[in-house]
Formats: sequence, C-alpha cells, structure tokens
Amino acid sequence: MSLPHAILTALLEKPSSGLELTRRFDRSIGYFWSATHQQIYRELGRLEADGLIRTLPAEQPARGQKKSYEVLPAGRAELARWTAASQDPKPLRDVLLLRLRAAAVVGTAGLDSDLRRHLDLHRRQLAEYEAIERRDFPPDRDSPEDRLRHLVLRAGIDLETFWTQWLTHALKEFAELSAAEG
Amino acid sequence: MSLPHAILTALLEKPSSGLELTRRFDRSIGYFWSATHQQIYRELGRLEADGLIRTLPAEQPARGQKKSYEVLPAGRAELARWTAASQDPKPLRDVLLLRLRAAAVVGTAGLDSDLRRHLDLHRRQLAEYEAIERRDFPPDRDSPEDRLRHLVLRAGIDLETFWTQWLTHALKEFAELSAAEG
DNA sequence: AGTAACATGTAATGGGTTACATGATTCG
DNA sequence: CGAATCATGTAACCCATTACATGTTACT
Repeated sequence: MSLPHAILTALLEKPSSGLELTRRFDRSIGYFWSATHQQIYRELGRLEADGLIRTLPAEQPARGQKKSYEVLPAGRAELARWTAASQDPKPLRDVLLLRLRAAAVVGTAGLDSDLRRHLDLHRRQLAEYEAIERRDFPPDRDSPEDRLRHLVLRAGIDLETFWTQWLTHALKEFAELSAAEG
Repeated sequence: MSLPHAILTALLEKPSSGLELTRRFDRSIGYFWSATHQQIYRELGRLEADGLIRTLPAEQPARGQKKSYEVLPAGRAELARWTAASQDPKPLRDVLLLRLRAAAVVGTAGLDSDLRRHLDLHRRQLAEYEAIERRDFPPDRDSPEDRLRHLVLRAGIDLETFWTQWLTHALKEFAELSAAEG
C-alpha cells in the first residue's frame, strides 16, 4: 500500500499527467520505489475515485489526451497520516544471496560472470547517485526539505557502496576457491 | 520465480516436510528469502507435479499426516541451471525512504519515533547475525561450502550495519531540524 | 496521407498475504 | 474424552508484471 503515497508525494512536488509521473518514477522517486505506467494509471484512477486528487480544471479528459492531476486537501492529509504511521521494515529478499546459498550445494559454475556484471551495474548506479549529490546538494546550502532529500540520497549511496564492496569481496573468495580446486 | 529454488536448496541441505521447511524458512534461508507455510505447500505441490521432488518412499500421504520430500536428479539439475543463469538485480524498494521523501513535503511530525524503533530492530538483527557468525564460522576452519554460506551471512551483517549507521545519522539530522524550528 | 512518438488504458497471469478449514497426535 | 498442538491444505484478495489495444499530435 505504498504506491498511492509515492504518487501523492510526486504530485505534491509538482502536478503531472500519468506519463510525466512515469518518467519521474524512472528517475528520482523510482530510485527507491519503482512503478510502471500501468500501475500508475490504475492508481491515479483510484486516487481520483477516492477524492484524494483531481484533474486540473483547465483540461477535459479524453482518451489519448493529456490529463494532469493535482492533490486535494484530503490527499495531503492522507499522506501526512501515512508518513507518521508506524510500519515494520520488510524482511530482506535478495535473489543473488539465494543463488550463492544454492551454489554452496550445487556448485559455483557460471556464477562469477554474473557477480562481475552486478558489480559493474552497482558501480554505475553509485556513480550516478554521486553525480546527483554533487549537482543537487552543494555543501552547506541545504534547506530543511533538501536535508531530508539528501538523507534519502545518502541511503542510496551507502547501499550501493555496500554492494560494490561486498561483491568485490565475493569475487576474491571465488578466485581463492577456484585456485584451491584447480 | 525464486521460491521453488529456495525450497530445492533447503531440501538438498536436508529432506523435510512442509512444516519443517516453514520453520527453517523462519531462520536461516528466510533471512534473505522469507515464505509462509501456504506458499511453501503450494510450491511443494507444483515441484512434485513437475517431477523435481518426490515424497520419501517410506511414508504414504494423508491429510494431517507428515509428508517429507526429497529432491530428484531433475530438481538438482534445475537448481544448478537457475543458479548459473544471469539475473538482473531488482531495484531498491523501501517504504521508510519513501516516507522520508514524503516528510520533505508534508512534514516530519511523528516520524522520529518510528526511526528509533527501526534502529532498535536493526540493532537486534545485527546482534543475532553476529551471534550466528561466532557460533557457526570460527576463524580459519571453513570448508568451501562454509565460505559461501559465511559470505551470505556477511552480506546480512553489513546490511544491518549500514541501516544502524544510517538511522543513527538520520535521527541526528532530525534533532537538528527540530532544534532549528523550535 | 502516412508514420513515428506521445498518451492513456484493458486483459491475463502469477506471486504474496490473510483468513479460514480439516485431519492427526499428544497429553491431561 | 476434551483441548491443545501439529500438520496439511483451500479460498479470496491484492499487487506486480507482461502483453496488447486505442486514440492523439506532430512532422514530412
């Protein structure tokens, strides 16, 4: 039940159409809550039916024509309620760790090339986050809103840093295991 | 499509019944791939229908009676195939980060108590992982299988370490923001 | 007029979650 | 024999994913 609130947040930052939201989810918010355009359209329909958002008065809706939404007071209230409500952290769920566990039983053949690929992907993501940090958060110029957004970006940077370090370590282990076998 | 392979891995480590698997998913494998008993029973049925596992010959199945499964050669082959197959990492999806982003728009009221609660939960999880590490992986006594399993545990430890550090930092930021306001 | 890109939407499938149902075993 | 616990299973709902469908705008 987080997608509607992700959309409310995005719409409060800037009223948008479904496709514009989709594009913004591919950057920014999508870095920690991704969504496809199908999910977004369905959710926009529900949010409008629930009276939390409305189409901008200027435009009239028609299929194939742009339709922009803005958040109503009830929507802002619901987002504030949700933000403050306690929620348990979700247990970790990671396919790569599962594959490593499986490899302990059926062997590591073929796994190291994918580890290298993942390492490369995480390095790229890390570089992207760091570029955003340099661009959007120069030192000592943060408003309160910026400090919160910077904090979120920091989590992304630290997580990608963790993965690059862990994958580097894993590849070293793999090399030692192969050397011991061969 | 990872749950069947998580089950195959668990069954290769030790043939088990549905409820035994459920208990083991609450520890060990469930630390990075959780599942409920309903998921497990449904999946066991499919795996048996697909000829990847079978009930242990000794026992005959009846509702309410224990039914243990073991992996067939085809199941081991499928697990090896899946382990070696390339898979993209899933994008991050984290509610807490989303709530922080929302808080930048609707305010941080009520959030810090939940941050403290999360910090406590992550500290406990970290302590649990570290206890497992001390118990199961004494220094310099690792077989190849143990080194892989240790590597997976290391990921868990490093991730929980990241969260405790990040949450500590976040709470400090919150304190400064409140001080600036009040 | 044709076509590419933009924009919104529907349908089908499958996994995850929650609630509920039912049989077997154990113990007082 | 009654209750608690163990063990397996069914049903309904929701969300995510994939593939597909349809209309509009801009450009040549």
